[in-house]
Amino acid sequence: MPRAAKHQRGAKLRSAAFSRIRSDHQSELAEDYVELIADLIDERGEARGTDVAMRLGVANATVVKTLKRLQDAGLVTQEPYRAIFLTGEGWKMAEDGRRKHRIVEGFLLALGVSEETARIDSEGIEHHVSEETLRAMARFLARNGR
Amino acid sequence: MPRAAKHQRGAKLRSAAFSRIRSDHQSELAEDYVELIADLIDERGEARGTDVAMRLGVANATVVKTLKRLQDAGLVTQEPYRAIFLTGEGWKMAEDGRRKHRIVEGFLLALGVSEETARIDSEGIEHHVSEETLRAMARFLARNGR
DNA sequence: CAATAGATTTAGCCAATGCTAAACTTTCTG
DNA sequence: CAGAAAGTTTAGCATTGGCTAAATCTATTG
Ligand SMILES: [Mn+2]
Ligand SMILES: [Mn+2]
Ligand SMILES: [Mn+2]
Ligand SMILES: [Mn+2]
Repeated sequence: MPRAAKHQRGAKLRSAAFSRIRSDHQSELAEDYVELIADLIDERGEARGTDVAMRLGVANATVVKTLKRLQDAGLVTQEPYRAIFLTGEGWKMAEDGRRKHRIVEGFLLALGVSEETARIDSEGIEHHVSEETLRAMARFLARNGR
Repeated sequence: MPRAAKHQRGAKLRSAAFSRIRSDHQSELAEDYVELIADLIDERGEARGTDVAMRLGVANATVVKTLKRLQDAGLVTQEPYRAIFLTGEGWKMAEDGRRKHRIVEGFLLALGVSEETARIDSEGIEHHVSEETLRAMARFLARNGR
């Protein structure tokens, strides 16, 4: 039996976690964009590309390019030099992002970390928690949250 | 006062979380590679590119290219057609990754999620937890762990 | 010890996500 | 309402991290 085949089976199982990470990373940016656009619309009535760029801390040109992809993906609509709107699917993704974000951030606070850490860490963690873990966090939160 | 300047200050603060994510993502792949290489060396005496590729679930050629970057970054050493070695810095990063991974995975288990979910979710979460959150998880683990 | 099977690297492609500088459009103002 | 200021997009570049197919090296074995 060839050397490389020897451990193929065990490896196949283990690689599932890394596949998940790669897939999470693909949706991650889209989720943060739509959630941020939803926040801007709610807070200020409209979302401009510049505001998105400022809140994300990236260049304007980067946002323009990313929004084009999100438009192709059916998440946002926009016309040149105008504000950005979310499609139905975009709002759905934004709401789901907010839900996860709220649970993760509240959970971290209930666990005893500072507000700033909860805010920062939850921005990354939210994209890598399964529904099962979210349920466990919500359960903990119901018992120990404020 | 120009429109875009109006909210610049608030945005600056908020963008810190997204900067952290972008920086986390840059180190993420390197961390998983060195941790995996360390595991292979410990389990099997040596780490071959092929084994790394199989465990990650990516093509061989991808691993070759990434290892070149890790070599430039001073994390691994290798010669063509030979096994991969970690530098001192590589081992340090691997050990630190293992430490975080252990805490996060143990924590998820203590929180009540299944072994498979803990294994999969921790692979992504480990890269986005601050030291403060790790301490909080370790504290919880000390009280509620198995 | 030569042929071949297996392992590894190279070459060349692609998409995503970042940047700066230049061009263009919109908005404000005298 | 013309010119300037502000806002936005385009153009062009770089890096990362994927892939497949072809080339090359190593190891086995008859
Ligand atoms: Mn979010
Ligand atoms: Mn986020
Ligand atoms: Mn790890
Ligand atoms: Mn990982």
